[in-house]
Amino acid sequence: MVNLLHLRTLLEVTRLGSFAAAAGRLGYTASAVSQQMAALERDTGVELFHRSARSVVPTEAALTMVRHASKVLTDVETLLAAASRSTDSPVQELRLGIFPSLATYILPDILRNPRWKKLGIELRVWVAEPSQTIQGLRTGGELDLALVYQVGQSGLAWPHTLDRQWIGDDDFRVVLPASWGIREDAEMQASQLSDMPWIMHHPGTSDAVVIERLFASCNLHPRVVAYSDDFHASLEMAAAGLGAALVPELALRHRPPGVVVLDVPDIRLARNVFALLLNEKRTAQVQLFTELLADTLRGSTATVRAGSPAMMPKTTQKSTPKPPA
Amino acid sequence: MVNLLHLRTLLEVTRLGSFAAAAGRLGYTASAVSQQMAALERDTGVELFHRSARSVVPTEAALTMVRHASKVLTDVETLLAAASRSTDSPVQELRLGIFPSLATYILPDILRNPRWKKLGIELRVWVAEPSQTIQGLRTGGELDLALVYQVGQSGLAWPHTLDRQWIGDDDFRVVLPASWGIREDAEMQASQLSDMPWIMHHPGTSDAVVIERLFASCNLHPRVVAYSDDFHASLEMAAAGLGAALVPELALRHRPPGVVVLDVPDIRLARNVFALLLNEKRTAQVQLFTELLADTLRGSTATVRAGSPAMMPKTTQKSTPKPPA
DNA sequence: GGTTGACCATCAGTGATCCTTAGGCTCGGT
DNA sequence: ACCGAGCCTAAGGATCACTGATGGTCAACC
Repeated sequence: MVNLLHLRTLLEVTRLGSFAAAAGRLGYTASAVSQQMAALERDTGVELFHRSARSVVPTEAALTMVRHASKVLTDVETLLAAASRSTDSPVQELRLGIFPSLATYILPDILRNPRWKKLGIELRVWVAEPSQTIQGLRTGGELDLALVYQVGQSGLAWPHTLDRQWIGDDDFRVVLPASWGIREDAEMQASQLSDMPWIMHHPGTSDAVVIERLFASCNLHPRVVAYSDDFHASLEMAAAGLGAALVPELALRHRPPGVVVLDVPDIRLARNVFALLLNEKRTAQVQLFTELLADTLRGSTATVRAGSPAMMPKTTQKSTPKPPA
Repeated sequence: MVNLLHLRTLLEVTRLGSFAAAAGRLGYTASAVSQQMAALERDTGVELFHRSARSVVPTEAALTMVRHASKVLTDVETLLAAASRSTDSPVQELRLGIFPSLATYILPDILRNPRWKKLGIELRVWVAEPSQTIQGLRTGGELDLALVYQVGQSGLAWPHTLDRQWIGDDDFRVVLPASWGIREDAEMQASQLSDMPWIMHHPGTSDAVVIERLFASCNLHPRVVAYSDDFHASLEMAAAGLGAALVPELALRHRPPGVVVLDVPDIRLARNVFALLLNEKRTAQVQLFTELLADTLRGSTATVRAGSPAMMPKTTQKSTPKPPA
């Protein structure tokens, strides 16, 4: 019998055009995806990809299978929804750890969504940085689900008893003071930003390490005028003309007057947002919640984003294996 | 993620009303079914059954899940069909072992079915008794798929590398010479058949053993007038007035004049028809073939059958674990 | 033309999964 | 009161599925 996980992976592979990319999205290694697709071909007796050393091309059969598979998967969704609705649901309590930007700009949208009310989940929210919320997940801890982000391969570690699920990406943008007189739609090269003053993360934080590496790879050695881990503060300082800052799109939902937001192709970086959850809490309701979350985040950033698919810079583009022990 | 096998099991359980019965159908033990349903409840976070010591009652949620699940499963069916159709299918050869009644009365119907032509399977057929076709399945043998039957727990053994799949039941009926003057719709008790002459299987065959046990459990000690393992011969002899016989419904598709077919509640026995197939041959096309087979058999016997669900007599109702080593 | 980097396949190892077996429990039937 | 049908759980073993390492191929770039 076919495996639904294989079908989901198939969808992601054909959408992204590569095993490795799909693996990154789904929280697998590329090897796992390769094996899953091989298994799917074996189970169905259909050749799904023409493989070459550098890429895979879905066959005609794969594309028709994709169409059916997405129908099957949405049917399973509605099955879960219908089943959990038809039971006199005992209002599961969910203790959620969440980092500030998500709590500020996404969570309220979720709570307003009619889909939310049908879930019958009673939320307990704890807003904190990922490193802290992960602590709360340790077995017997005070959390069931933690929404965390990771920039690049930064040393975020979690127990491998947790299930990781990709929620979305939150791209960093370059924010300049409007007073510098640079147009919003200007085509900017990294080199042109070389001598500007920058507002940076506190040195030593894992984000700072990744950003420094990114800057170094562009031969950019910024002059630092401020250290701030709080994006609201960074934004306001930028608006006041202090310096440039790298701010994730989510935080730009509240955009003070006096700033210009640029898209600098050389400086592409994203916070990868994940849900970590205790295995025993992985019920259908929680599953539906994380999907609602992913949809909301996608819908939210889609309105802001230029349109091109979010790619991480080269240094962080490796597939992301599950637990850094 | 939900498991499709669990959904299929759920369907069977609600259809039959019992874990044990579903286990028998699906080729599992009752324990396996219990664990599968527990897993399904865990995965979906929905209580599916009210359990008591002697039975399970599906909840409301289970019933709605059943409705969705059957849709999902048929969607998967069409997915497989569509995918294998859209490929330029290289006409898989299937070497099929099949026992006589099935080859006589069911296989022709399949070959005439439009669904058959779409499968793109090239058949090689070998008609023989189960004990022989199973030999042909031994690894490196000359068969890919064997359709076999088993009466009760009779000592049919197959290598456990084979996949077993339940195809359907073929109920035995009591056949009497019309010359005995008994009406077709007569309500018959086993005791009334006690002193009649019977046409029986050759002693020593596994079928004979089961039938003797069944008769013994009804306190029936038949006088044997003929030994025959060939149902056509038995039928013709019965038509000629020689004696009563126990004949499976399939063989009754060719019903000679001069016989009366009875339904005797005490003497309920069925040949359980299974497909055994080499694991590596379990492609989607073969899967679809066995399903076509099951449908054809079901449709065929449904026209004959009285309507009540086919139950095996008590001595043979145990769940059937997979490999008798 | 060699080097580098991206990507896929394969293999060995390991942890998780899933089934069988065995045993225990609770009911209804005799 | 006993037996048996049917459910559950625990333990053990086979199989599955993922990770991590290795190797191969191709494109791009000096």
